[in-house]
Amino acid sequence: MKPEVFLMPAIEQAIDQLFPGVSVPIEFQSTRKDFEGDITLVIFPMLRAIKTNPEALGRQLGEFLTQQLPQVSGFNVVKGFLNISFSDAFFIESLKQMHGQPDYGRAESSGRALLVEYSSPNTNKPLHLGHIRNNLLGYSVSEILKAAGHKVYKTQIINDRGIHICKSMWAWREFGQGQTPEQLGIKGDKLVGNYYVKFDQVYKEQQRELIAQGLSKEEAEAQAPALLAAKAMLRSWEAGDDEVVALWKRMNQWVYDGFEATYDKLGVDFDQNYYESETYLLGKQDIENGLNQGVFYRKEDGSVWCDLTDEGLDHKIVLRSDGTSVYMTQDIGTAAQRMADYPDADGMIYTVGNEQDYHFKVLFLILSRLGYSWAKNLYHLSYGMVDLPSGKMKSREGTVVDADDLIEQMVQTAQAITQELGKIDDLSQDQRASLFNTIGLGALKYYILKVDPKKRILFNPEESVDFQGNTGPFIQYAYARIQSILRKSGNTGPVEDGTIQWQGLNLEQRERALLKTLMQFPDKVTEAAAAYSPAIIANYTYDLVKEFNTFYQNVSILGAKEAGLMDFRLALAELTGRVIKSSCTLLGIEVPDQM
RNA sequence: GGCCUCGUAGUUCAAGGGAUAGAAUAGAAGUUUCCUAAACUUUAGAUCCAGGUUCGAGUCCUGGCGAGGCUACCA
Repeated sequence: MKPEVFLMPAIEQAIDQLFPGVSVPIEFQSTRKDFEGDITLVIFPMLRAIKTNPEALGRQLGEFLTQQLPQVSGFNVVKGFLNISFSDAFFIESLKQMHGQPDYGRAESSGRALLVEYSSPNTNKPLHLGHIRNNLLGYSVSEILKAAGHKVYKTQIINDRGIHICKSMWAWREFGQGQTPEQLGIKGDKLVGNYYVKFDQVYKEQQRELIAQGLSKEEAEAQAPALLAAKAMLRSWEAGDDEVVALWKRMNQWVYDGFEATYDKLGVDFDQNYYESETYLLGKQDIENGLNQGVFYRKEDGSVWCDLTDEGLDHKIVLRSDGTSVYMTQDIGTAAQRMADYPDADGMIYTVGNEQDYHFKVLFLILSRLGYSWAKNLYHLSYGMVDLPSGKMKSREGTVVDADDLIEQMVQTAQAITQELGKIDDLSQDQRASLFNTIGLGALKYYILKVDPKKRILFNPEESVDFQGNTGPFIQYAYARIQSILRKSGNTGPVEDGTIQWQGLNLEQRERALLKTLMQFPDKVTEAAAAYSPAIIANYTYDLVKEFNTFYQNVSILGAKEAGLMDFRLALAELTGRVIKSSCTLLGIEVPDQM
């Protein structure tokens, strides 16, 4: 049981006895390391309601709690802080309770369902480092929301139509000599990406020629034959031209196969895919309805706008003068479509980079004005860019870090470092390959998820593979050591409740510290779900592992002499392992039994 | 120009308005008869600047400075 649960009413009771009729804010925080105590009540905020000396009030409350509550073993007051200590019996009882819950840290069902959108790639190029951050965040937040009790549907919208894919299509048809990914032995998304680059090279070359002939930069950009050809292709596609549509389907399928392989490797998945080619016409009815409701207005040229100046924003176009959709139109329609497809869901999380902050602000506002009840439950999970030491990634300049290459590099580094340590010589080839994969990906995922989503990350591919300190492998290693303890104890499964001697033990500081950290886990899950932030789970997990390491290094587990103590410590270690595994699951990180 | 985000040890990250701003790395010094030393223990080092609100500010407000993003009848 959380200490707040029994402290809260007792404090209220004490205040009521000492100062009848007065209600005060009750604020807890965990006790800082250098002070004695397990939880701290902050007295300062109470002084607004009660004019008194904070130290005196602290002492009065401390004495009351020590007398009334068996769980409270003592207290001390430092300035306006009441540090409360708990009894060993309380900690032992807490371990017993946590240990008895197989799903410790997972909340009861909330009855709510949510949609989480992430990834949403374009089909003209392979996934890169930016997508990795997006995918890891979206997947992890989905897992965290599930643990907080919600039902989650993971979706992505695949941007499979438009000028970008036509550029790749045109370039492949011109220069590809009909060669397929199979014939070339490369992934389909790579092949299509290569022809996107090829297009750009040809396009640039043509611009140079036109400029040499005396055209302006703007004219050259608009008139280069490659661009005209790609635009013509887009028109043919929209007209349903059989040949173009067939080529589009064929090349998109290559890309989907490539994406699937990358998603598999990353360990992410989706419950449903949406395709822009099927949704890009949605939203027009909403615009019509909005016009009738007065949410939008029509300009003289026929274009439709939304006036957001009363919200401190500007006017936003939602329909062009020729009646065609813009991005916003599609997003309005797609949101409504998805909520209709999942009637049990009442909200949606969009995992999209922060360069679209403004877009989503506007989108949510418009949806709310259109009267959708779920519009208040929309959240833009906005994340910062991933920068390289060399600067920003630019796909056209070839400075992107390819997702597959990066994963491969991480796994190879994991292999090199692990083999050097030589602890896994008794594993089979397959087991080793799987282990290198687990460690390499664990390093990558943790490195990215431990950072607050909204902050930008400076990603140095060479230095990122660090297996020491605040890293994924550090956490995985701690888990592996715990499994080793359980194996050596002859007890590979959960420690049986019946064998544990729960009474009459004197706990060491390190055991109490570890238990306190373990008790925080359910709160951290709730907190992370409310903030949509895997970083909270990552940093908690790291704290837990550090706490375990000091415990492990300084307290004998298998060699414990006192009656029942070994079983108690085994149960503590086993629970720690379980919580580490649960947290890692929330982050999408696997933990190995041995490494 | 307008709007939005971010500025914390050399570096990468923490800190629900609360105590002496935590870690990790890199640097210096230690610990393997013992459950995995990818560990542990010591040590040194930081809130961009100037005001304000508060009993109390890295956190909130105002103004600078610096970095990035948005500001398309592109998606």
